[in-house]
Amino acid sequence: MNKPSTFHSPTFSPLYRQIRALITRSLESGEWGPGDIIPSESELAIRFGVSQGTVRKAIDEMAAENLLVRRQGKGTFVATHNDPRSFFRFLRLAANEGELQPSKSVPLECWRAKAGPDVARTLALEPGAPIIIVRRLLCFANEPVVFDEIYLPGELFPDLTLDILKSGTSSLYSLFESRYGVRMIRADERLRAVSADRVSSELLQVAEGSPLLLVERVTFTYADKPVEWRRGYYSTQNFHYHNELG
Amino acid sequence: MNKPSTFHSPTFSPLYRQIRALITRSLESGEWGPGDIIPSESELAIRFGVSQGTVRKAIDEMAAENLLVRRQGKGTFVATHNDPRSFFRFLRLAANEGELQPSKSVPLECWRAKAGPDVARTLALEPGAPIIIVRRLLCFANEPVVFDEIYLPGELFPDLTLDILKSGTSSLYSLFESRYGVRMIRADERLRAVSADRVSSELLQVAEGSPLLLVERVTFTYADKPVEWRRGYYSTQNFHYHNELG
DNA sequence: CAGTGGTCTAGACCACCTC
DNA sequence: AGGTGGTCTAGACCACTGA
Repeated sequence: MNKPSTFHSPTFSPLYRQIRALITRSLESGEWGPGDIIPSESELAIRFGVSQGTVRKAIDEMAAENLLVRRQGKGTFVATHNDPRSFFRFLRLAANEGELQPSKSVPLECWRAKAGPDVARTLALEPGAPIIIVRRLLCFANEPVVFDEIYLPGELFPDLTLDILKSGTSSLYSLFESRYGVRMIRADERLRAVSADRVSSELLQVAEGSPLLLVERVTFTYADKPVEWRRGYYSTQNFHYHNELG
Repeated sequence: MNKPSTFHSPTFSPLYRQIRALITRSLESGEWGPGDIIPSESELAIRFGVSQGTVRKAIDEMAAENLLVRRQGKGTFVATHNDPRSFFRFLRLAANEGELQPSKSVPLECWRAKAGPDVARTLALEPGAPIIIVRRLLCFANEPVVFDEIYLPGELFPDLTLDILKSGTSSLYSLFESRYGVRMIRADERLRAVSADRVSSELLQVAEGSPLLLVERVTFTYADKPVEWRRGYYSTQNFHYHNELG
């Protein structure tokens, strides 16, 4: 383990960040999969030849970014989208009145296409590369609330079909993670207000031209690689997008 | 300083949280004002009778929540809205293309009224309590982008007038902080898409009925006390609301 | 009971800023 | 040179979990 030297170095990074990079590498390589327990802090300290406190600080950072989950008395685990507690990590939706009812994801279409310039740029693909387009509806209490159009790199999801989407019991990201080993780490969203076109208005059962919240999302996996582009049309009569500013 | 006992206690909190509470109290009481430097970690450790590491952990948490700002080699400072770096902490606005131009806040109206039931509930006031209503426009590159209607508890801003708002050189929160000692700590936002009414459409120079992003914000000061209710109408033709999901 | 993460301490040294 | 925050260590003990 390289200890920081007394000389100034433009690539200087503290020891705990080097440890963090090593742990991240083991996550990327699949040595520890989603939901798995990782070795204890003291084991990692021995393995990396540093003190437990240094390992601890690395894990602290990764837990703060939702890459790992600590559970006192049990151990440290790789974060997973299978955990129902993380369902709303990427869905900032709330009901105007009362609690949010359980949701149902209704896949509508799933087909393969070639990337146009926009999709190619957003997903860092060559123009013309194979992509998958998915359309689905999110319902709460049997009321349609979100219409999603999702663009995925074809290579990462080789056999994805509508039937597979329909058979998925939980969230999309949970399916992507367990079936294709693609883990969504963070996302960037851009929100705008738009008028409902014909398709959206019919699916969401609102008048054509009525205002919808458009949420454009780019989702990244490890190493900031974009792996999903999504346009969500939110009907915000009875629901809203909730955001906390710290 | 109460050290945690070996007995189980429902009110148990670790030492560094007690230290954090003490530091917070000094912030609330005004012992250290916005922008001030606070005593060094070792000084605080002596003052509170704990080790430097414990003070450090307390400050770590508060820095993560933007209550304090650390600057290596200089010291630890009380966060302030005067700092231009924190201008976008509560304004998640970005241009669709290119960088965001410098903004201009244009106060339009400012009058006093009595709290209706909605405002009273949101700001935790008695119905009929004195409030202040402010309307203002936010422009970027001389283009109107956001129309805000702001409700404030009258008691906290005794002499606030339109002229004072107009004379404010920087952000509203900066004015509130330096003139009235009211520091905005965190906020809750609810976003919806709505149709532009006559007033909004004229001010934002869009067609009546065109879609606008409605951002409802409740802002809190220390001890989770609500001190601002704001409805912002965002024109999202050339701009968008940007959010990062971790 | 043993093993895990969580807290607290004391001390050393590094990186950065100011005088 | 002297102060600040930032990193790293080693060791002790506490709180929680599960066998």
